[in-house]
Amino acid sequence: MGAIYNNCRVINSIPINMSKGVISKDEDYSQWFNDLVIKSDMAEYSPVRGCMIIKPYGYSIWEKIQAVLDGMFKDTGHSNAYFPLLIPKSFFSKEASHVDGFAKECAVVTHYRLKNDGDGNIIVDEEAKLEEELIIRPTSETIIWNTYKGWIQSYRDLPILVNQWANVMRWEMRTRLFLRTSEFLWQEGHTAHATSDEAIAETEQMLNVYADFAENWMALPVVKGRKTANERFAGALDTYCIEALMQDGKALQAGTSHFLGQNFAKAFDVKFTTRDNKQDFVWATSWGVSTRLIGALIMAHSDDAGLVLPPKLAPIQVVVVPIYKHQEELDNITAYVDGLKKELKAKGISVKFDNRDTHRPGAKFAEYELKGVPLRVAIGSRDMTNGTVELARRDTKTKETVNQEGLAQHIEALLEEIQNNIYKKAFDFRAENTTEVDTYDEFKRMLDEQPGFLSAHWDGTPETEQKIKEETKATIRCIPLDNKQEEGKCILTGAPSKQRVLFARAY
RNA sequence: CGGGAUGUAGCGUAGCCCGGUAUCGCGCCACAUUUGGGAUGUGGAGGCCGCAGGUUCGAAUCCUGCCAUCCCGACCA
Repeated sequence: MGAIYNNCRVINSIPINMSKGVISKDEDYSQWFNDLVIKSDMAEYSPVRGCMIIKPYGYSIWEKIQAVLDGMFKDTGHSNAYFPLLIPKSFFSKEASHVDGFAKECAVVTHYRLKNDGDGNIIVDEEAKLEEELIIRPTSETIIWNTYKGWIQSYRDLPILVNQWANVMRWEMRTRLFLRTSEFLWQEGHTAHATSDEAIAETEQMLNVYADFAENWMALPVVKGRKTANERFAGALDTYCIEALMQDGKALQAGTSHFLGQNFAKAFDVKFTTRDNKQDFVWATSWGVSTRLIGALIMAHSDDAGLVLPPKLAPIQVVVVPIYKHQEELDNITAYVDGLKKELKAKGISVKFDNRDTHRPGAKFAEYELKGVPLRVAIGSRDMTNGTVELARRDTKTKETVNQEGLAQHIEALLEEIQNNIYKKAFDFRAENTTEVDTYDEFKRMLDEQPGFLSAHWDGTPETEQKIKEETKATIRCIPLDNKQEEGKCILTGAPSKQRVLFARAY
């Protein structure tokens, strides 16, 4: 008995928790994140500083994100268009705060030709200098508003509801895979409206779209809020955002929606004739999310064994691994799996049958765990005899043996359960790591001991916010939209405050 | 752009002080045995030792310059 018990223990305690080549997230969270991105085949470094190569597996997640969001944008009346990558330098000087925000991180095109210098070196042809330098877009407000000027004369031309899927470039000092790369992929919506109210409603609508997407597709709970003046987008009157909490207790801004007022309309002289025949400047919004969402997805859910992807965004939802010794066994299994695949596909579930004979089952198990495939089905001869399969969940790392009969329905239900479970786990984590604090000492202590969201009173001044940032590296992530009003005292200055705001150290 | 560090095979490394054409592991290729949690054995391939100079009979090793990358700050979706 003892020997058997022992044996069982050994089998049960085999640590399937760590993946080869991935450091534990408790040991070094940043390194864990980098390891995961590389080992799971999502992306790799490129020869260009700060720019990454998004590999097919990573890109397929982006494609899913794009497809869902694009549908949501269309459902709210938007259309896609495309504007140039290069923006004349002069456009940037038209909106003062906008240029201040981006000037320090722009890549500039100065020439349009290379030549051979005679020694076999390719050099810039100084004779091919551009009259006016071109900026590689860090965002497209300027070129779009320059264009809108030509599209808008009357209130009848409004609203304009346009989105663009594009790449942009911001020459960041320090970069990180998916979270902050020099070039990144995103979507930017740019809308034009006849009234302030309508523009604000649009800004809020798109914030809700983002929050809906984050929570229901990415399984990522987010706080909807507004940025303080310090953190506001360059050129915006009001910036709304969704903020998420990562597993290391740092906050990540997952999306923003800006009410731009008439700033860009004034900068680019975009006027229209109102219903009562008066001239007015157009009201604007812009909103965007980027490939950073993939970084959020990884950091919010994954573990030491690899990625944990929410089923709704997983490129492969179910992987089937055959276990066999002889060709007849594989043929037998394949015949069954072909039927299962058809059933699952009919339900809109993506399946991969990994029948490579170049890798052994254990290697495949590890690979798909690393890649975050939500469900794994393993089938061997034993199962074929018993009419069963082994079903393994990625989120809980549990396995069960189930009947082949009704398997497709079971899988469908399980995927939904996994989606919900991942969300709940993230939600509970955020709840445990969101704390109300009332003194500055407690504030600082929490940042060191249990980092997360800190809900605290603030006197509303940029100076206080700045000082707290300098002393603690924590910033005001947002003023939550559903904030309850209560009397309190600013944690730093003791000045009266009417509501709490959300602080955290952030990415 | 300030502070620190590092560049050796696809990846991770040893060698560097004390000069003599490079170590080990993973991965890769072939064959065999294997296949219910990352297989084993045998054999094999792979290197402008970041780049350019210098010292020396001889440089991965010493000297000079350059380039690149990473980490910590300031900046940031």
